[in-house]
Amino acid sequence: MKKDTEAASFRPVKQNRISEEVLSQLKEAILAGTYRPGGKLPSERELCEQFEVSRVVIREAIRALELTGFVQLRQGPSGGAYVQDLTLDHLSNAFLDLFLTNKLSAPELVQVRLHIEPEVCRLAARNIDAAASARLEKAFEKEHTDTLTHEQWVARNLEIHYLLGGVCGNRYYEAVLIPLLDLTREMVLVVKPSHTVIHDHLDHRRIIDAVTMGSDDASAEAMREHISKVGASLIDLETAYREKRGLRAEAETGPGREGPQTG
Amino acid sequence: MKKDTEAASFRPVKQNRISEEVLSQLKEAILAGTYRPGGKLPSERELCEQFEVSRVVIREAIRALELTGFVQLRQGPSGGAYVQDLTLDHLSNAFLDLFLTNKLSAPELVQVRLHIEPEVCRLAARNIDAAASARLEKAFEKEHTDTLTHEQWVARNLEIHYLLGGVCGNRYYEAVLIPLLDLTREMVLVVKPSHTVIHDHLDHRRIIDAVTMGSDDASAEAMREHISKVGASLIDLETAYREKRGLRAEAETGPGREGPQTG
DNA sequence: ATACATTATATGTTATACAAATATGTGTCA
DNA sequence: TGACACATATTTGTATAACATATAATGTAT
Repeated sequence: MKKDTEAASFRPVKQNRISEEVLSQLKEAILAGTYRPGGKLPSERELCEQFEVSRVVIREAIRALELTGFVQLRQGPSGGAYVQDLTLDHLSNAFLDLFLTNKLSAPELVQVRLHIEPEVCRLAARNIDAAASARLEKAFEKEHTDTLTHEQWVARNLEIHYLLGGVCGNRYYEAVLIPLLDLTREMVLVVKPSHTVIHDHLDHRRIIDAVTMGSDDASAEAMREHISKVGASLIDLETAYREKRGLRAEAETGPGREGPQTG
Repeated sequence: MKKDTEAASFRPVKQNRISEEVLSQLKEAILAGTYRPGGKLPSERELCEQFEVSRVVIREAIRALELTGFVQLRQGPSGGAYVQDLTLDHLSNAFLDLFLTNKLSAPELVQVRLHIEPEVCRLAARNIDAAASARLEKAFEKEHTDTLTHEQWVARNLEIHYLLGGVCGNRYYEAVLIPLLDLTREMVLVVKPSHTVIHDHLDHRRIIDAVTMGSDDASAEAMREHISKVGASLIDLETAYREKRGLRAEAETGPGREGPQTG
């Protein structure tokens, strides 16, 4: 959203940093397929010569590519900036940051989960096949296995939800869902509420059955009820979480505000 | 999602980069409220002394903070790393990257818009007040004003959608919606289809009326029909867009795949 | 008072050197 | 032959010092 000034169609001429220019060119090269996932960029020294800039600038650009998930850096001979396939997981950090700075709240998360996940589940039911069904079943079995750590327990009990995100066949949904689940996991992980509070295995059983049978309405409804139960507990965790993390107590406008000023 | 190895609860001991450690500490300080939005971090030189590391390391950490939206860098006296409030807009770049690398497709976008926006609209109807209503009305009037540039035209015709995202009162929805709209805008901006293809002012009129009246069901339905119409055109833009941008033609698994390997 | 040059202070960039990680080859020993 | 230790070369990671550039604040002349 830009300022909607009435006059003059000139563009601001802001002097870009050199590293931005380099970053832009490197990124364009990756997008164009000059460098593909699995391959690697030229070494920093080579890039220095090609761009005719200092190594600091090159490094800054490459670091930016690393932070956005385009490359992975490795040291040593046959090291370098290896081009990677972007993954949906990278988004979670951004959402976590928003949550930590009180730009998102638990009730908002739950409200969205309550609306998204049933739909994801519905699509999953329409899209299910034998292999996916087997993965769900396997994950469900693991839920009952003894777990060594709390972390493991949490991970296993959310696995079904992650899997459904993949099965639904819409990667935008998955991209939206993963941060939701990661945030949920983060809260449960830090607060460590008693296990029984959060979870009811029968819910998962019912969901998997409905999805596997391909009955979309039933799947959506099963998920809706599940989130509906779990949601309340999740909301309760928020204050405990923020305290444990020692975040600054915020006087935010909160979820009831009226959106950004746009003119 | 981590690997679920059965044995050994040891943690990988990966030697973190110094800049990561610095980044982590600076970020924690911001989250804790030591440095607040509007204020600024110590100068690079000062941080060098405090952390007892070189300026290169400090810069890398600060640049990372800049890229994630935590600070804004300014030059000159009274320059420095000014702490900023995180905004939801930062996410759009990440989603755009995913789209450019064929990790997201137009049909997926549309499918999500078709599900999300009616719900956003419903919540907006429940949450509407005089001020918000006025903003919507003002934006609608501007749609009919003569526009100088194509860019301006596109921006004005999407403004309603952005505004509703703010009005709905759930920032997670807004965070999900903004990238959707930005992607839509990007495609229309690059391909420059004839104006009439994309838009029908009557739809917007109907939406605003319903929202202003506070009738949630009607709002949702109006929006659903609107997206339903526009969606088809949007999907048609995708190939033209990717060609114009000169992106590498991809042999991706596509939206019909079965999610990432997790088992 | 206004316009303009000066200055001080921050980031932005360059150059060079060295530290640390690590694949690859080399040699030694069984 | 095979396995293991070891040197080696290559690439990123970090340190240091210097200079370039942007810019708020200050001073100066008209």
